[in-house]
Amino acid sequence: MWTDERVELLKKLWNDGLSASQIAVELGGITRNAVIGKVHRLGLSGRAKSPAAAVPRQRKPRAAAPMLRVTRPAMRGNTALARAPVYEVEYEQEVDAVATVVPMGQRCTLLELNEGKCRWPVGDPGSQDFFFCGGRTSEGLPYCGYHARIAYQPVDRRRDKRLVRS
DNA sequence: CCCTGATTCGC
DNA sequence: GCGAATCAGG
Repeated sequence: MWTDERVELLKKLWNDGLSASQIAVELGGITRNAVIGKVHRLGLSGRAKSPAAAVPRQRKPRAAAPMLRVTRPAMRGNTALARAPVYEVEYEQEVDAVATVVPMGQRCTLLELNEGKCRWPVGDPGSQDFFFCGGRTSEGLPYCGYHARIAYQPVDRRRDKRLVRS
């Protein structure tokens, strides 16, 4: 049901340039069709130009994100086999471990989230333990050092899809 | 096939 | 008013 609060959040996220499906996940328990339908009824449609080109893609944060050091055993000869797979497995495991150590004072709810906070979700949506990281980098960017590298990347979108179907 | 927003129309 | 189904497009 569209409470005043949810409508306000919808307006904000839509104006922030999030897609209908992304907004559906943020609001929870709703499909992207519902979001689009509501957007039209509110007369909010037609923002900017073509969604793909007009919305400046999120720059991949790079500055402040140490951690995740991938070490590879020194090898001689042709090392092609030893490269990619090892990297990806270690990467995701490291990320999950790191997600569990968000400081209490940094955590925030969806409604407390704003442009200045890390949006990395922790835990299962709907559960008591679900929250957002809420951190930021030392430069004041809306990512924390832990989640900076992985936010808004493909692995993140797969999580979104799982949420939509459940 | 993945995704996007737009539109229609039964509820 | 709501949103699933469907459409057109990238």
